[in-house]
Amino acid sequence: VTRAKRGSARLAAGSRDQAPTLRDVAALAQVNPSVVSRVLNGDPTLRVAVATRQRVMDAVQGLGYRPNAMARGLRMATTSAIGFVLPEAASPVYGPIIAGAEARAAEAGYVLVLGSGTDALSTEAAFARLLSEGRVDGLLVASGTVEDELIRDLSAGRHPVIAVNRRIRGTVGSVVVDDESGARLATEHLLALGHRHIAHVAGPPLMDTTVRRQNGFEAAMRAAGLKARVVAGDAWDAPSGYRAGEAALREERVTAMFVASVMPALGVAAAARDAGRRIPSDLSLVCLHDSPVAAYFDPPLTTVALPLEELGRAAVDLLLERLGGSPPRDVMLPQPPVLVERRSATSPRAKAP
Amino acid sequence: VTRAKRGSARLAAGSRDQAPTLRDVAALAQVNPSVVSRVLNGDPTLRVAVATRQRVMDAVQGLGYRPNAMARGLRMATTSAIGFVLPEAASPVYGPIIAGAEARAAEAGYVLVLGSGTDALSTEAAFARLLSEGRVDGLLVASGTVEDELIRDLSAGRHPVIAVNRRIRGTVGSVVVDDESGARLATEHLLALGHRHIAHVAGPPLMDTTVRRQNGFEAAMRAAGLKARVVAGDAWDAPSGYRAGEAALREERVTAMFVASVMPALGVAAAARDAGRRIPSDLSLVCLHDSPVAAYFDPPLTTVALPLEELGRAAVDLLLERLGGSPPRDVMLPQPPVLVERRSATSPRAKAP
DNA sequence: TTGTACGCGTTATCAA
DNA sequence: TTGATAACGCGTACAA
Repeated sequence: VTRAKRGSARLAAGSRDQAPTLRDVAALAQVNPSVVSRVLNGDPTLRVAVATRQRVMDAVQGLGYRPNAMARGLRMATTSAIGFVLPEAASPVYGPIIAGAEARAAEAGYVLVLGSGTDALSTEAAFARLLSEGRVDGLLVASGTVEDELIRDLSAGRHPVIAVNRRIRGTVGSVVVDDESGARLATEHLLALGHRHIAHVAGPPLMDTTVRRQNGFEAAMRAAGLKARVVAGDAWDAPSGYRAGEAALREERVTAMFVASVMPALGVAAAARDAGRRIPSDLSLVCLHDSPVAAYFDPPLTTVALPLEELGRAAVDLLLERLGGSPPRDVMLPQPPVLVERRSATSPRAKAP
Repeated sequence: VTRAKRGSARLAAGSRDQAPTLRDVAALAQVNPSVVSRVLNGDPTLRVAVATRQRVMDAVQGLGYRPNAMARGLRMATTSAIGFVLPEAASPVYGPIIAGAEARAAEAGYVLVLGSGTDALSTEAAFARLLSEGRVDGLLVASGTVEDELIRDLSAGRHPVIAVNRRIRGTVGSVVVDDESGARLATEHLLALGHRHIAHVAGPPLMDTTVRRQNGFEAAMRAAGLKARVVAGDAWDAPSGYRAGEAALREERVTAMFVASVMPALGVAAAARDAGRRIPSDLSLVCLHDSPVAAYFDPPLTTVALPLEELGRAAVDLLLERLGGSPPRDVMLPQPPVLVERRSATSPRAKAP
């Protein structure tokens, strides 16, 4: 049961049932464990003989030693893990954000711990576990439905929290893309095509992204001296878009719609279809967020692409910054939204080819 | 929530912004830390006075104590974390699998650590980190591109590994859905509609799911005494489907296609469009994997739904089983594939309404 | 140039 | 009924 016994047994048999530890490496290299540790961590105050260093490195190689994350986490009070809480991983919007965050985290030597939850309750539970059990050094929150209040509370705690794609008043750091400019760009495209009766199928009321996109839409319409018609959705999925699209279509004169996201846009397209309106000849459509789903839709959807992968990367960067001791700040990504012209939006008088 | 209270309650050597520890609870309840631990973990050998137990629980409540995952992990040599390695989180196929796995893991008191990677190299790196650093108790591998050999090696190590949606020869546990029956069901639907010249747009050659789906397709065609035409894709995305669809369309007499997954199906539809073939009047389409994207496509896609969320849950269950000491086994989910009839497949002579 | 000793927060075992 | 103590694997002052 003693340490020595286990160690020698391992050396003798080369048994693999336990991961090699610092002590195993030290024994093999015939040095003290602390030397191994300092060699591995590049301790600058360590003056070690070249031969000794070599023996250590050889032993590390030979045993395939990797420092244990739990032990290190306990000692350093740091986990090298970042929590990411989001409503659903499956969506074409969150996918790129996750990918960007994951990539940046990996570069920085962190792992991403995913905490998703379908309802607000389980999402909240996901928070509690990740943070209070000390499983992560900080948290990225991309869930739009969690109360601002709760996030502020979390942020006031021991670990930094970054709001992803939403702004929160108070001292919580946040990263967003320029939704407002994106919305304006989309609307201006419709205006430039000659549309005058444009409706906006928005997201759920009061959500931050909903508001910012609606602002952009209304600003563009106001600048053109036009009346802005807005129909709120109740979710960010296709069925919600379908319902909102149906409602918006009751307004006879609407010739174009700007939809707040890509999945609702599919719903709007379906609603138009079912109402006997063809796209783009009877109804032009532009939506926010580019994705393969939009590109391969029939007709291919004209969209405004936002830098989502960069959003994920920037969120991790900001969290790392806070972990380094910097005060929270709110950043908006500098990359401008870009219009991706395809075939769902055309001039109101033009008919399909 | 109870920060002020906790701060003042913390008696001895404690910086204020540290999480409360077992010792803090013990001090407040005026018992030994080991008693707190045993009360919390329901040690059956512990006979404790009711009043004492109450004091402990009150202290836990008051301090908002949560056991530290790192310390516990170190002591127990267990992390309550499961790694999930996959190619991309964004796809409509992996989304439900992740959701199912996440839900089941949460139920069992585990957290999911996501390790995704775009190329095989970074995926491999994700393995190495998660496993060898002892960050997870076991691994779920859903990445189709990782070498069987590598997975077998991993599985031979200290932590169990489960292959998700792919079978691997040897002693690795695996969970799959019945892709073959699904493919057969889809093909039989096309046959029942009266199609005789049916092509299969498959996945990348040699991948396990590709083979199983192709088997189902070929079995159905063989049973009908028909020649099976197969065009391999080179990925599971829409562009790959487009290219394969183009190739398949060169065969003039093909009146229907069975596509191995939903994103490639969008590509096939686009290829048909660009070739002047209308769906379903000129070409019927059925694909594997139901998803909102298929439901809201134009035309709505007839699909065969596979129990993907269940796949995620079952994968976690199987891993838990192995963690409990059971030998590896290969399971196929019992839920049968179900045909979701929509409007992309119709009788070859019928024209669009 | 290298070794010693201690503690991070937790649980298991034994002692009282 | 409860308390004391020894690890788990690692990093780091400090001693040699």
